[in-house]
Amino acid sequence: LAPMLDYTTEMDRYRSSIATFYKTNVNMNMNVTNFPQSAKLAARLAAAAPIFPPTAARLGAMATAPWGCHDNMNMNMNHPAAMFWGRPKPVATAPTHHHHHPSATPGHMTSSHPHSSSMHQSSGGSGGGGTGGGSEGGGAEKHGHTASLPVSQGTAHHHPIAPSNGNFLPGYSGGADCGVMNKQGHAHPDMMGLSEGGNCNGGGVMSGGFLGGLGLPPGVIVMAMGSAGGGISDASSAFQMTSGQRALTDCQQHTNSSPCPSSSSPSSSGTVAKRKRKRCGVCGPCRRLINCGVCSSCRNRKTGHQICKFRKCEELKKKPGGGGGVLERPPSVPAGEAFRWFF
DNA sequence: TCTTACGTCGTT
DNA sequence: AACGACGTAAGA
Repeated sequence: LAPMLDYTTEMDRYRSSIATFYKTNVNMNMNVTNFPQSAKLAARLAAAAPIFPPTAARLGAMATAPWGCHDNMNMNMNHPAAMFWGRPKPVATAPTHHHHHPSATPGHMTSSHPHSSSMHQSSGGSGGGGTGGGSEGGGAEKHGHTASLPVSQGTAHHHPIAPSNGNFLPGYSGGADCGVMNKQGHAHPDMMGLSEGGNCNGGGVMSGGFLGGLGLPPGVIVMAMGSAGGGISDASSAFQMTSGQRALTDCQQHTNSSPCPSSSSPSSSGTVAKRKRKRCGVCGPCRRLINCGVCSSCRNRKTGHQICKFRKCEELKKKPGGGGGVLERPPSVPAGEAFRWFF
């Protein structure tokens, strides 16, 4: 029962965080339509996320906005999306809320005060703990409006998680330059790309199968980072979230060698009808959610009929016969790994 | 019926 | 090898 209670608490925190983000970001020119695919993503999320239905649409919006190069450049360092990365700082306090307690009087700093922890953190980072309001301006606000984020680690400047969580493929993570924006002015090619490198292991537990299908952003999944126990207990739910997605993932382990009966098995071994191979669903490109909009495939979509280069499955890039069938994809992910919220 | 995207082939 | 175009399988 205790874990359940913890879970509920966690969920409340997340909801608050999301609400905060939504208020502070979605309201400020974040337009889903700027990111065509986001709408679809949002729809998918809404349809496929039984866990947090109310947040699905928001997630969809978030999936797009955070990486837009326009009005969010300043936020990138303190990315709203980082909310879903790494350990969730159990601080659901909106920055504006802090202003309700401009003076960090000892009374407010009591341990029982819901905001006490955040106050400690923000003040710790900027030094001026006494003048809560002032320090906020220089600290939290300067680095973004998501004070509810892991501002915790003392240094609010670099989220320990954001850069290292592997959401940006190493090869493409060219920093914050917007040179890779597409015509619409967004879509860093790597946005939404979930690196398989790094410690984060991409999708964590889920990275393997169902995520790969890409119906759901591999990462959209999950949560309970840090608290392995909770994550495990929710594994089934997370599965639910994505199980309804593409069946592709069902066969991911058989991409090359033994085709999935449902999708690509030739009727008989004799008449090996050439079937289209399917995406493995687990490689970096497969786990990428959106088209870059700038590669030749994206630009040439009308006639090229090719998937975005950044999303082209690594397995499919190989020659069908080659490779000896050695699975390059990571083995099934350790079941005990904590889930993560991320995109 | 429409969209997505794999497979193939010709060109650069 | 990369690219572009096309046919078409597969799924929505």
